[in-house]
Amino acid sequence: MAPTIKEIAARAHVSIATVSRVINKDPRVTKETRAHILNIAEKLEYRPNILARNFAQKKSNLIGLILPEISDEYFTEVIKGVDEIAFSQNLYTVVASSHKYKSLKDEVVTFIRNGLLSGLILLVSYLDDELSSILSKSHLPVVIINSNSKNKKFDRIGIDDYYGSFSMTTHLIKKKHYDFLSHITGPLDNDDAGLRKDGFIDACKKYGVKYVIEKGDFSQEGGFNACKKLMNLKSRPQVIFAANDMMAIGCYDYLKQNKLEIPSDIGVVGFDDIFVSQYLNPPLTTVHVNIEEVGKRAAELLLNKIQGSNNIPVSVVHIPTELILRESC
Amino acid sequence: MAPTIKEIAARAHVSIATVSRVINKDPRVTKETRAHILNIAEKLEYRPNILARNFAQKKSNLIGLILPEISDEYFTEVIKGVDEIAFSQNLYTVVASSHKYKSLKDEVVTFIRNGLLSGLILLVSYLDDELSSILSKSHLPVVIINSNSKNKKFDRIGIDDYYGSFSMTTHLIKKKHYDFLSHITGPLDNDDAGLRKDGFIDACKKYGVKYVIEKGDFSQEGGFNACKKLMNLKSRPQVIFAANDMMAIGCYDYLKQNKLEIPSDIGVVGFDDIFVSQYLNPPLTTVHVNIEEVGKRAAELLLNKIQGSNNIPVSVVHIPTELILRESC
DNA sequence: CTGTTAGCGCTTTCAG
DNA sequence: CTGAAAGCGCTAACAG
Repeated sequence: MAPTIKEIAARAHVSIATVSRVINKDPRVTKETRAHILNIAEKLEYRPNILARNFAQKKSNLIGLILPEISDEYFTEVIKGVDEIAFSQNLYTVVASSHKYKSLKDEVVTFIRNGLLSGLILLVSYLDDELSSILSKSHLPVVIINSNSKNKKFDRIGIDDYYGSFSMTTHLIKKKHYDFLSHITGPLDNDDAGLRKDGFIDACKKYGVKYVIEKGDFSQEGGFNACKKLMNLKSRPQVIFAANDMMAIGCYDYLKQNKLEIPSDIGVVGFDDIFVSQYLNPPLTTVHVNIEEVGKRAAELLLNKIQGSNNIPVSVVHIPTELILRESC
Repeated sequence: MAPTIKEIAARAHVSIATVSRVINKDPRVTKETRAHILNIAEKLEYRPNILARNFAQKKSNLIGLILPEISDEYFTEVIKGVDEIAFSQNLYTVVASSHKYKSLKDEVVTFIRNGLLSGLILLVSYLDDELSSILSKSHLPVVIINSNSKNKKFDRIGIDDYYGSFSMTTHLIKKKHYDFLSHITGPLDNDDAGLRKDGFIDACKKYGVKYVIEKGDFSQEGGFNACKKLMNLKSRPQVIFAANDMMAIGCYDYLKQNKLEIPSDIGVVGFDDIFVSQYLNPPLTTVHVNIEEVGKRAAELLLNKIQGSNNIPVSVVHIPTELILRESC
């Protein structure tokens, strides 16, 4: 049997309270008794029972990370970032991705109600009122990864989608001298997609160039289909700005199938800078997002909330983006 | 305050034991009392306190998934597979990747000793005796993801590296008629790397073709450097079989820099079939491995151990591989 | 079928 | 500075 504080206490001829204090680095113990107890604990290879501790303290050493279905790469980077920060503070990360048989909302509710977690990081494409109210009612520290600035109730970490998209579009117009652009959007209810679209449109309007918008869904297939529609227009745009790289890849697929050359026949650019983008033929010009940083900052924010007093003001972090110029436009 | 079984019991005029039985679907309760209790529980929005339950039962609803540093894509796929199966059984997945300040061994020990987890899935490139004995001493259900068949003590799930490599090499020799091949290995202490190397060598020997081995490390840079050495040989091999796709990408980088054409100047093939491989120029011929399946099977094996009696014989699952023929050789 | 009771291992007042 | 004791919410014998 694994030793308990009771056993340590018996062998050290002290009370369990004192042992507990030593284990928890409570200063109100003399050096001598501390050393003595530590010595015995060491000998017995004592390790606190986390389950008991969590129960007694009514809090766990676990934080939850809930991810909706999302592109694989994004997924990994966020997990890595969160885990790195959490682990360094002796917290463990419980991941859950959305599953067919359970909605995101149910999953969140389950996690909140069962009291397993001490904090929650939630990656959502869109935060509706119901979810928002569920979250505020639970008094669990929560950090949202979402780029919509309307959301003011929670600590939030977002991507600078608007600016990234605006810069890319400006680059296309001012540096590449395109004057008829197109944009393939992400899903309409996705906040990142919305901001990217807005940035594109605003830049086009600012410089008075012609543009066309095609609806996509962030998937490779969606990009393929949108590209097809765009190429079948009576007057074709000169360049396609896909709202993410996966859709840009879909465009590459369609264009290759139809023997259209990038960038001579048409330019293609993306957003995200996923790993594959640099290896495409031609390498994809895109907007880089440091996703691991998103995860790290989210975890940091959460730890502040968990450890700090609970009247810290809501904070918002924006992860900057960066234009990556390659050869696809 | 969240309601407890005590409160439910009081309102229902029954004992807490009866409430507990109802919550745990113990059949020894009459329909009527069951309905009555359920009704009250519902009204109070009762949710069992998992922390208390875990503590009382001395087991948690958590399984651990420990991953060493590894290529991102591999990482994600395994997590997805494990989580999908675990979640369907109401178990949560705690992920931990190796960290600078903590060795894999320390991490495993921490997890085992603190009693947080009910089971552990361990992805290791090489299982040494020390780790092995730590694992057997803990009576925690463990499943290892590792391809070395010498390991007979644990449930294990491995990749059919040897066969995949042997097939690929055979294809290179018999179908593509190369008669001077080269292989860039992974790290020497990695079991998958070892098996891939063995498969390569055995096939070369079987057909009596000339070959050369260069040491790599599974990284893109390692592939680049190994490729360079190979290309500087007085007599150059006709094809490079990199032990994974990342190194094949490193080869692509080197060859492109040196204006060498694939496959006309030299063929390149890989192993893993990561996402990017199909988009390389030219698309990479490689050996496909279904990593998500690895994760799923690992989770299934673990759940069997956790739920089943503990005298289930050790089982070993091999995930098959598949040749993916594209245009790089 | 239902109730009583004794903990699980640890934290945390409250005394001393 | 240290000890005694209560109790976190639930499970699991054991009685009845």
